[in-house]
Amino acid sequence: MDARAICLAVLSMGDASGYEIRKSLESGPFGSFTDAGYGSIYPALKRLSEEGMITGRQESQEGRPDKTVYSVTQKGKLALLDILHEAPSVERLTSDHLFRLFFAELLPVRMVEALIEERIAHYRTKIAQMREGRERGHGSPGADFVCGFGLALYEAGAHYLEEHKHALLAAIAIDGEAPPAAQQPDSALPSQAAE
Amino acid sequence: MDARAICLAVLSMGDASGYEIRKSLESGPFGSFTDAGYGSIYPALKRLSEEGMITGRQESQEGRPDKTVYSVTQKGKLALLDILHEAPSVERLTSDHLFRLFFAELLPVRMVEALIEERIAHYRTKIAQMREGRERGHGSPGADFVCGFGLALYEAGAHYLEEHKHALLAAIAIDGEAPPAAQQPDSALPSQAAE
DNA sequence: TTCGGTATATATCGGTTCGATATATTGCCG
DNA sequence: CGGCAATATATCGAACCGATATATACCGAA
Repeated sequence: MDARAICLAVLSMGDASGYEIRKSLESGPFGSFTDAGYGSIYPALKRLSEEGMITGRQESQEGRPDKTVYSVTQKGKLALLDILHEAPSVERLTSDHLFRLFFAELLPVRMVEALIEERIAHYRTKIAQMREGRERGHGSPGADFVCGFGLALYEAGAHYLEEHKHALLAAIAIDGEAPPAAQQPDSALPSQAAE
Repeated sequence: MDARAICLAVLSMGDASGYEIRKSLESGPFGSFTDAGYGSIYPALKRLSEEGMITGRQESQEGRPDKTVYSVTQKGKLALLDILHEAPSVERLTSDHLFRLFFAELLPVRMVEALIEERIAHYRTKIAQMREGRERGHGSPGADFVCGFGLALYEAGAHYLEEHKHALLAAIAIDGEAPPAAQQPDSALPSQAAE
């Protein structure tokens, strides 16, 4: 799933400019499980256009600079179908928050608390937005399914953080008084286990 | 959180070779929320070594090729602490599965079913592994917290998929008989809404 | 003995992406 | 007028991905 696939997917749901594609990734239904920045979107749009998978037209607007709005061609729709039929290969989560929470005992308690609160707030905001969007009307079966899935995960995440926050803070408040001792995972380093 | 931070983090929990770092990301506690391939790990180790944050020593093994095992230096530990104190910036999920499920009505029912089953199996396997690892002994408070968080999310994900699978399959079996009509998200493309 | 496959172990490469930055247009406000 | 924000497009260097390459060691089959 590269930037071209992402652009095709967004455009398959309606015409858009490069800027709008980016905006829809930031706050639309796609953004939860994919992302692409301007640095990828614009070259991708250029290539898709050269390959005849999308066509662009210039549009003037009142009070705003002109924009190029892209439509997906029949060729582009077929290409998107091909992509969807390929075996999925990428499942990846990158989380700076979890990375820091993993080493919570090395951080000040106040900071760990802030990290958790921040994440709870983020989830709760997301949940409210998605709930609102769902009430306004439903999308396709697939979009609904994925939205429901996202809601379920956000709910579970928020709930876990709310329920276990105090236990972690209590544990590191005690641990924080001991010298920082790096704990060793049990099976991640087989050569260590062999020693 | 770049490859250098990841290597420092893994090494802070015990000495390891480049290969072992990669293996620990594939199946250790870190791999759920971060990742790095050989293409990033080896250049990062080289740089960290040049910067005096890690030291490498050659080790011979029986029945296996020699390896270079890296240890983190005091300088490296301080650098990791600095990194942990920086504000978190990256939270990203990329999921080929969800991307395809979003367009479920464009895909054959059998394929959608397989995608979902595959994901359920993956979650259930992960859950079992993590449960097993937890029984064997506990890690640091932070590691336990993050592990519990991961478990909660996997459980929620598996449960949602199991509970809603049939509804989606039923919906697209009906929809699959209509001409594929791209549905338009309601608020993702403000310029469309304006038209 | 040789070959193919697998595991361990390290390294590299071209294409892609990220994140930041730059530029341009338009409007608003002090 | 200048600064700021929003819209809109484009670019750039550093970093990364995914594939590939190479090397060592072992095992089993032909």
